Amino acid sequence: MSSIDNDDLIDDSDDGAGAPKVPLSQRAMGAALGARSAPYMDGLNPAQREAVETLNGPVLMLAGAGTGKTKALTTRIAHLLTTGSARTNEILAVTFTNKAAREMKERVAGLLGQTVEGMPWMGTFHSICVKLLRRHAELVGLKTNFTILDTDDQIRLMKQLIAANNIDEKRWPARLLSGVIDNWKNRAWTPETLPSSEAQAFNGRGPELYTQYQDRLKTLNACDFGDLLLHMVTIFQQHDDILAKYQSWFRYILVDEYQDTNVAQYLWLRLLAAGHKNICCVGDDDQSIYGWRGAEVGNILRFEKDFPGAKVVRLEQNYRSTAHILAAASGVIAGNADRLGKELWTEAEGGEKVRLIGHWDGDEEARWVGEEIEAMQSGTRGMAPKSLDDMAILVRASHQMRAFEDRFLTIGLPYRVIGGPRFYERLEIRDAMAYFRLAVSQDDDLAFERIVNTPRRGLGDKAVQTIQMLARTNGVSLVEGARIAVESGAIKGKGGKGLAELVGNLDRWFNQLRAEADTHIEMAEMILEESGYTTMWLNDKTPEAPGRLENLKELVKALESFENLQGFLEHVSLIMDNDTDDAEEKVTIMTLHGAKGLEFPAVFLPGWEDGLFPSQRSMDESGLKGLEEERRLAYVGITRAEEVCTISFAANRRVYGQWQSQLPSRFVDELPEDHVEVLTAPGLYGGGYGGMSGDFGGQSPLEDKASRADAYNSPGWKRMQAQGALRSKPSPNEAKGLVIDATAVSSFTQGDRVFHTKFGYGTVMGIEGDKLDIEFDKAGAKKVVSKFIVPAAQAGDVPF
DNA sequence: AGCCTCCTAATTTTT
DNA sequence: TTAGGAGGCT
Repeated sequence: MSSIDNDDLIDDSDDGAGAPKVPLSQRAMGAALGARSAPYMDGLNPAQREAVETLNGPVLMLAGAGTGKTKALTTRIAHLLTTGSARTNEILAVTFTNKAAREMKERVAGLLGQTVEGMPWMGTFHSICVKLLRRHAELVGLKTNFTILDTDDQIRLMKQLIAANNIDEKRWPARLLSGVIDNWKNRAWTPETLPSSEAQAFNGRGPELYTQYQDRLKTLNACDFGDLLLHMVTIFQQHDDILAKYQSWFRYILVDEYQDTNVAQYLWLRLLAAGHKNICCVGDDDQSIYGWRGAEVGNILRFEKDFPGAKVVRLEQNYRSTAHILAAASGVIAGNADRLGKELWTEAEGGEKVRLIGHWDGDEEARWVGEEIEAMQSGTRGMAPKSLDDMAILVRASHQMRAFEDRFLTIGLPYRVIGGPRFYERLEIRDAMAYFRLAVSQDDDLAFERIVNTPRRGLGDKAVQTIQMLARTNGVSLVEGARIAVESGAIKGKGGKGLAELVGNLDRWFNQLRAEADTHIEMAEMILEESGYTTMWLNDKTPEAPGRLENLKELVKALESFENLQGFLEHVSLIMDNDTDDAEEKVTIMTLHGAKGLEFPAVFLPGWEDGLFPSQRSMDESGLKGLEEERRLAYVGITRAEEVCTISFAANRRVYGQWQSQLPSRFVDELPEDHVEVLTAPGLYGGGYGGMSGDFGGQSPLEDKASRADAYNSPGWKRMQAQGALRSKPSPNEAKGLVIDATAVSSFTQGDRVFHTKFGYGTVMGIEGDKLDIEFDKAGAKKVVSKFIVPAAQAGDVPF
């Protein structure tokens, strides 16, 4: 059972792609000596080149934000292949996200000028582990066709366990248990190796529940995400022969985002690399923001100790942001101890300072950001007009998005929210998937429980309990239990009829699927139809129903790229993509976490207030470590910006319905003064609001002046005012000559045909000062400053 | 079985 | 404030 032949490793049925017909290495061997001049090396800076060319031995590539780490990583792979150091299927390249893996594949292909079909071991930790685990499943008590549970299934299982153990779910919720167990798995602790220090977890019941949970998974022939890694680590640790085989097979190992690895992933990598130690880890300790999920910054900090003699290459030249933005980011991150230390620099000159602005409350902040975005879009800010696609609002917590959504809805500014529930996490998708899972395997008890009464079949708690009892006493699956219930007439009336129909359907689907697996798309549609699931949503009058039906259609469409249902189900649990690339230009709203790895010309960072960012909870729970992670989050946020970075905070914010006065974030204080421009909001520094307290009436966020005064007396606030006071009264934009001279206003009149570089041709509908209301032929109605408008005739337009 | 009302908790979420 | 879950009522 532990014999693996190499064909096994070359095979890549999971990816639908076999080993390349002609290994790249053979083709390219001759290029080894000439690698220095290989075209794919063009444009690498010395550090990148070093990271690419140091093929053997451990390498730590410390790649700061925007320093071209993907370029270095992919070029390194191209180099490995071209020099004949490894064949495509001998390189293990691990990422965290499918997106990153895809991008890497594409770019390697691009570098080599051909598609790289044969890189079966380039993928996420999880997808690679699934592949491995399917080969060795029996070693951890699973069958090779085990299913992968998602979080929802996990929680439902835990709920059952908690109830079975007579634990008060109110005081000890399933989510908590799930978190505890996840944590243990992240640290590679099995029920057997769980240290005694954890004995008190979950009211002292944690360890036993962990054991029960794992047993339950085994009987279900299932595992959760954490198990994928954990099982492989266990297998590697207990079976030297298997480990040895993979150690020699994977001749080179590359790891992306190494700072985000948890203990299990770290052990997995260390085991695999122990032989040749040809491991190249890429990461940035300053961008470690997933500690709460088990990531250990320590892994990257310790690399040189783990791999003595490791070559450390620092990528510090930044190709993304202006010098001011980099300096601001550096200034903030300097507050962290225990860094490996990097200093980003750029050849780029000029650029705006990071802009800082305070607001009265969250609504005003949203209003201001909206106006600012419109100004940038039309070019009013004195820069070239920007597309909405080039702007992003990055928030600490998703509830902050709402204020912006509300505001943008009001002013009709198109936006796109990234995050939220993923496609495969939606209720209707999970339900449909449960039907598919049952059609493939009737042993899937969790799937059965999920859909047994969806749509309603008159099967309530009591009926389900009967089925469960029958299944347990006969030692069979729930579907079998249901069959017994039907045959014995244990469930009567409407429910009995409904159950009989369901069982009959399941059998029919199962048989038909076996007979004609290739008609899986029609089958899927049929299953949803015959089960009554589609009808259920058709009859549903709630506003979500049409969207859900739409999603179901999407799901069926997604089947097209798979050969059968089985294959689809195997992959889908690992693919949580939902890239919706709509054509319309939109502002992006997302969390800071979600923005890692992305970049935007203009970035807004609102809500920089102590308690919100850095988050109070983070600091309460993890103390200094938590604060440092928040600071790295700030660093990530600032370094997303290419040209303009705007940080803002509000003096008052509604928190859980209660108005609270907020202090500017301590990170505001940490921004280096020389690289920050304080924008004076008219309402705050001009004293506008101060004299109008009465106007707030009952609406006033703060009723008494004393507490408001407190808000203005915080260290951060004082510092703000001090900075503001250093500036002479004219607004910063005026000082820079960016304000448009109103006297220069145009000679346009209503009805004129005009041209705008971004929006194209249009007709002037109205005039307000220096702003023109223009109805653009393509872009619709826009307010644009006349400075950016030329008469259409000059641009060669043919008037109608 | 399904609706309604009360209670409680409330970050971040690559797979 | 609000959303989701649990428990009670019809």
